[in-house]
Amino acid sequence: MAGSTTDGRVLRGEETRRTVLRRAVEIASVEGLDSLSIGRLATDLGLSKSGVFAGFGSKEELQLATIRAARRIFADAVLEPVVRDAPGLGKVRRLCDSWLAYSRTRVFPGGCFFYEVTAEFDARPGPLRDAIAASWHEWRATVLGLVAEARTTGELRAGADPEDITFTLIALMESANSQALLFDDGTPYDRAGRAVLHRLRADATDPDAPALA
Amino acid sequence: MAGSTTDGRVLRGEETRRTVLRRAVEIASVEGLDSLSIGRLATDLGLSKSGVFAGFGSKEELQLATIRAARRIFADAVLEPVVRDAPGLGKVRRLCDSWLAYSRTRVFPGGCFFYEVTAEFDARPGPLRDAIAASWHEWRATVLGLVAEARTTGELRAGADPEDITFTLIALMESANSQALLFDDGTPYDRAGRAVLHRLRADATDPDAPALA
DNA sequence: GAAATATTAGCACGACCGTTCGTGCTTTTT
DNA sequence: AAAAAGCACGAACGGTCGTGCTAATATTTC
Repeated sequence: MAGSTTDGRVLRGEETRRTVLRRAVEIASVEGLDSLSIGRLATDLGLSKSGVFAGFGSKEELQLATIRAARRIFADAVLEPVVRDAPGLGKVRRLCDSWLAYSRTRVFPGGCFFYEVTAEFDARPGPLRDAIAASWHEWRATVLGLVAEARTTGELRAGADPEDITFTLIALMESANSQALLFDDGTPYDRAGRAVLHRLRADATDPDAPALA
Repeated sequence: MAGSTTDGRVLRGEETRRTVLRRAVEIASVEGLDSLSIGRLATDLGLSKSGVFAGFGSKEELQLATIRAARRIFADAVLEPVVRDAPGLGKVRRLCDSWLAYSRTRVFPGGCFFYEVTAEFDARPGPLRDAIAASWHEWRATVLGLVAEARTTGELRAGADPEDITFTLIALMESANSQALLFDDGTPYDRAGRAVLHRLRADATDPDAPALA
């Protein structure tokens, strides 16, 4: 009987943890994980500093939890809309479109959360970099899986390298995010969309396939 | 008469300013411009905090001076080796190679300085973002100029869009920098090099030109 | 009801931040 | 030789940071 029933105390704790993390991903996507401050979160949310601190135990744990929260939000926004699509180049293309929409509609107010924190920690070893690298690895594997799937369906030319294609697609998306933010201008998203199609067509067995129209 | 002779006082001041900035670009390329702290610079260099502060007047001015110093280093490392080359697609390709070498050899210890600070400030309006955006604008115009040159020499196909090509090339380079740093692995540079050639060949009038071998 | 447990609040700490001020030292100008 | 200019110094300011400690407040279990 113990434990199975909902405990209102821990339930309340998890609720405030969620509240804190919701604000934390917003701040971190704009100013980075280093700019996350426990005192500021507490002030913003009307909580006490020690209360926020107690919910995570340390600043680093708060930062790690923020990364985990961002992963969930990312998966919901980018992956979920396309996971049930039929495999092939069309699915790859729709995934890229989904990603560009995720950046353009500012699911995170600072654009792509992972672009921000990667630049922040890619040259600083430690648990945060490891967590970010793991997130990237998973995302890259997802894209690569879809591209490889398109090869098994015969839509990719013989010489096409799925890894190089994956690298290129991710580069185009990430760069669109960066330029659009920096110049406060949406045209990089259009350029990225065209460049994605350009690359997929170049490596497709049928460049005029309707999925690439 | 006044002013024309060398003033040993201001000369010494400029020397320490250079010393400070040399260290500042290193720190900022790894940890960002926000992590630049006057006290830390002073300790690292054996100077007094107030001395470092006096040399720049404010932290923001120090950050702006750091960006200017990084621009000079970037131009020396990336542009200078190719500026005197003959125009054409080969020059575009060599510029990309020069950039990849600039990242791979860690001219800045944290990889591309501008990748780091762009992610840090692209969603935060202010003088720093403006200075970074101006740097980007200049760099993009440089690449675009070279690509456009390749069109006047007849090396680019009729339908090729120099702006889209420029966007793609920069995306590939920047992404190679990011991935190589995050995973401590050089293969992204190889992927980027291949992808650059892939795109240039796709838009070249002669994909088998020796410059693209 | 009382006891046990988990979340939150209040407060103080040492460290570092950017900045200001007054002062000494060296070099240029008169 | 005297005066002015410019750089670097040490000390101190108010403020924010992360992090402990203790008390108060809910909620559950007996």
